[in-house]
Amino acid sequence: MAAVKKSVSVKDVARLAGVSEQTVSRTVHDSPSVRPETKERVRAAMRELGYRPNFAGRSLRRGKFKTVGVAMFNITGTGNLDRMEGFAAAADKHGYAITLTKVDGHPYTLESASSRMSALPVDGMVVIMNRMPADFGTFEPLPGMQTVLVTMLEHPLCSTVDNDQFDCSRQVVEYLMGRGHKTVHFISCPERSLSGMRREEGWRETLRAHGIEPPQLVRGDWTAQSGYAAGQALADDPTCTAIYASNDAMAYGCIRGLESRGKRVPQDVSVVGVDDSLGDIVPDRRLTTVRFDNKRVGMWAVDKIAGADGGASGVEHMLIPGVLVEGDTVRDLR
Amino acid sequence: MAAVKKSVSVKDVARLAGVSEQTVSRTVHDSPSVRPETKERVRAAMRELGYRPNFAGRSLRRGKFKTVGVAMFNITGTGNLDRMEGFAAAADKHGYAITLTKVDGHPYTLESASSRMSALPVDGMVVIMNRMPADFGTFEPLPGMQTVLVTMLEHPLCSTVDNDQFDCSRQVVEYLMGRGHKTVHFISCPERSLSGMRREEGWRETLRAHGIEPPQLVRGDWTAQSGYAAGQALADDPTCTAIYASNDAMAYGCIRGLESRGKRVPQDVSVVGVDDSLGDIVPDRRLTTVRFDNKRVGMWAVDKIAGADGGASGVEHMLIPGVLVEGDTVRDLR
DNA sequence: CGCCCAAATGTTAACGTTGCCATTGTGCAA
DNA sequence: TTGCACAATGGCAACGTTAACATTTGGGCG
Repeated sequence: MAAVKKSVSVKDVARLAGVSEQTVSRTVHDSPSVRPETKERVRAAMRELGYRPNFAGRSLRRGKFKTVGVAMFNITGTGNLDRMEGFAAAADKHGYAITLTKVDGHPYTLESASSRMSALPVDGMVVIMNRMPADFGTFEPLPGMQTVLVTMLEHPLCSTVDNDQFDCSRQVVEYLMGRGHKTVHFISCPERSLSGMRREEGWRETLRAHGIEPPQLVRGDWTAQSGYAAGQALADDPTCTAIYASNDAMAYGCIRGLESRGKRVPQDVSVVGVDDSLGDIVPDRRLTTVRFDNKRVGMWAVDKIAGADGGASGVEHMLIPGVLVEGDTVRDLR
Repeated sequence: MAAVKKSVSVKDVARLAGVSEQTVSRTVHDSPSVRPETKERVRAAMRELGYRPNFAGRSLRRGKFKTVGVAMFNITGTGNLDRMEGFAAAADKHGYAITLTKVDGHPYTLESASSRMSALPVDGMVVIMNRMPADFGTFEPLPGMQTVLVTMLEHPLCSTVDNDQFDCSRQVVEYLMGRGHKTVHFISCPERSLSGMRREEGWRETLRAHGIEPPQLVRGDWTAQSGYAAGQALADDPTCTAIYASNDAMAYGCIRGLESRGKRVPQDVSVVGVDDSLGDIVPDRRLTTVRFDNKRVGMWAVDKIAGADGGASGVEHMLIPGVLVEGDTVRDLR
């Protein structure tokens, strides 16, 4: 076997190019105070030896890692892929990398995510909150570790960012009422979902703002089956001309449930979902739904950390509105 | 504002605990050659100062980062979330972290992914290949950087792992023929998809192994719409009692297309998909499909790198079979 | 011709950690 | 009592990089 190749350092390059280590370093950073011909000689040496700057040495010297940590309690979850796309895009823009960590939620605390991250080479961290951590109120970010939470709740010490669930419901209700519907029925989600409850509030309060008492909601569990049952239940309600479901799976289930009772969508009943998750899966329908920009949520989080870099930037709270996408499941009654 | 807190180093802890830096280090690593009471004193000092071992110093000293890099050309893609779950789980198991990088595919080469990674604090890398990189044949992994490719193709210098697409088709065809179907029709995907083409081969060759000439396939484009069209087209073919679609969206589209022509599923025609991606979206059907274990794929890749640790482990190629999940869209003709 | 300035390059030290080897202390056998 | 093994701890150096400062060189100008 050939000689075991130790990693190539500036020293090796310097020796080969016949310059000092500092000149090599300056060349790496393309400093203007190195003569072009010297630079070229150094670059040639780097190429010949296959020099790669050592991350550890550099970070040790600089005290910065140019890396943002992302802590997730659950990796699988609606929109996480888009959020990651956003993390990666924003990191790329700033010359940062992303370090991903799964935190097992026992206990489900910000503290456990934080201490997990503290051992990693990161300058700041993003925590994706799926539900309410036990220490949400009391948590303090590690000193020097800028922390951004992906949640709709506001935190006194950490910046937060998420989709605007309240506004989502407002948009849907306004949209339906703008098309002549007198009220909007709602298929909710389990009560433990933060974002789901916020959607429910938005629905309720927007109706009330129109002087309408919200009808009895039908509680679902995110699945199409529960939407199906809800659709069947609502099919017999003559006041029900418009249904807003907490996600697309329930919306689609609801449509099928309505159809199973002889109701046509949108002729008899209009249905709107949330998430734009059906995509190409349903062939004969284009569901009217709300599309969230999770990529933008991810970008915002990483921008906040990488963009601040040295300068400590203040705590901010950001809610990013979704966009209502018109399909063919809503009838205009006007 | 309070004094700006420099990071706490072993030196600070050593001073406070009245021991040497080395003893602190030994305490961190729980070496047996430190007296329990000394350890406790050191630990108390660490707690008081909030000491966190510095990653850069440690990595510099050790020459290892305990981190695996994951390079993706496209982050959004079927199964990526599950794969990441696998990456994270395996990394966790070995005490490793995951560093995620999006490589913009211009050019779409392994070399560009590799050089991107070389600047990052990683000991090895995983590349998720979506299509054929231009330099697949000639690529050489960076020295000292164990490289695993997520692809079904074999590579002479890099280990590879992916779902077994051929076996997937074999399972489906065997399953349908085992239930008395005389042949299996196929809805394919666009020709540029590696995995899709492999599914097609599996379908074709398994039929031939049964002495059956594969019928004309219907080319789809992954969308339910194309499945719908395919279903309508196949509805008039009297020899068609079983259809195998390259993904679930097309399978579901196909079912709706068949129904639109008065065919019932599964009474008249059986339909099988691939991917188990419909999940809870379709309320009144449980599609028979093949579920891939993408988490296991991700775990295998990271295990290969983190598990080898020091010892160079050889190049391996792994194909992980999927599992056929029975739903209610297949009729037993026997 | 000497002086000063600027450009180009070199030298040193430090970032935090830990492997190696040296030193000190303690108990036990010869 | 001496010698020796072993347990516990300390000192030192090095990992690769780069900021800060030091030095050299060459050129312009009085």
